[in-house]
Amino acid sequence: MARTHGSHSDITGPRIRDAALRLFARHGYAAVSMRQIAAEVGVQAGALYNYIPDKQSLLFELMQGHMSETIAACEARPKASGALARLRDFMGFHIRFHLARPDAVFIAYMELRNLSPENFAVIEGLRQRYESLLESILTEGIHEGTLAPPDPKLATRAVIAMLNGVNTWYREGGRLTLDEVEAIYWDMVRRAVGG
Amino acid sequence: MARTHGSHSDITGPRIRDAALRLFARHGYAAVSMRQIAAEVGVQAGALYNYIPDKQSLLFELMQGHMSETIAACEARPKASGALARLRDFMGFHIRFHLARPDAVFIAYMELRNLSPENFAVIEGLRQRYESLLESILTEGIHEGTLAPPDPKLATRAVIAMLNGVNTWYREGGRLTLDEVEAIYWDMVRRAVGG
DNA sequence: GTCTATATAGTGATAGAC
DNA sequence: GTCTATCACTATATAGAC
Repeated sequence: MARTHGSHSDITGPRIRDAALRLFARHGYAAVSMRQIAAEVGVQAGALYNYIPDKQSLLFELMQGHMSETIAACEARPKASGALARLRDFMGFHIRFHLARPDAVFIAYMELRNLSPENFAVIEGLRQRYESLLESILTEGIHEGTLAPPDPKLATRAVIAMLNGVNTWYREGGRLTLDEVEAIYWDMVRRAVGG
Repeated sequence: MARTHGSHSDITGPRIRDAALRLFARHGYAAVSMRQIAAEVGVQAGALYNYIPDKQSLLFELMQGHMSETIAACEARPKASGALARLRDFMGFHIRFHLARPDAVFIAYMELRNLSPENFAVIEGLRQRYESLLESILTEGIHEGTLAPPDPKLATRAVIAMLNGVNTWYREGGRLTLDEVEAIYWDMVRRAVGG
């Protein structure tokens, strides 16, 4: 844990980000000090500044990295044929991808107000880009005649809000398996926006 | 704004809570100092402690007050006959009540982790009590045969998550009136959990 | 690349005058 | 009931030794 003077670690950078991710998620960006992050990594606070220019940049890079990975992973999936199947796939992707990264998801939603205005604009743009991936499935479904949401924009927001909720309560070993949760949500979503 | 020595205000207590509510919502509990709150009210920081024992109690009382008011207002409504009508009424109540208090709603969701363990337990209990008001509508609907959610517990969480989302994007004067938003969400919810 | 030490500023909370 | 002044800490960030 603690590190002696002059000892070198080649992976200090990633370890700083990991520690910050965990601590920011648990206590909040404003409540976490650079000293706490340094202590988790096993260095002194001053050493952090060899890897990051300041605390704000650390938060921004965590959020930007998460949003970019989310978009990239979503776009890298094989594309099913038909909007209904693509909607089903999107739901499964969203639930599982987000459940696997609870800290990053939590930060991306909770710490928006702690971003500088310029950084906020970047993250907000990425969030909208991700939402548009779902919205385009819904509009394709309308054209196909397989989906009929009352309003594609609001349905997009409603579905994402529903799915995000899963992260706040789902725990492995609970009443329902993840497959069951997914099936139940798919049932509700299909009925809500189906044709 | 600034107040001269010895000047007395009979409503300093409520003004402290108003200022704290606004500042906590905008910048986050941990990022707001007692001096900032005092400056908003127009007193010095020391004067705050005539009204609150400490900063944590201030946060707790804001959240407890909001949750209690929400539950009381929800229970005070006239009870429509039939689960379908009661579900429709609940949705309208939730959307409008929450849109009218964006700061309190924001704090109630974002600052849970800044509560002491004992305070957290109280707020979490109130949150569950509010959710149970919706869940009992769904289970009543199942017995009536008018509603058929795939799972009442998950449907409760899904509907509340959907509705809470409205607070994050709805702005008066936007593309849709509040009546239209309500109608669209009602359409989706009725299809998702209807019989 | 990490250390120690420090500059500069701010924190929550309290004491005692008025 | 509010003020001023203060205590004891803590904060981010930087400088310079090694």
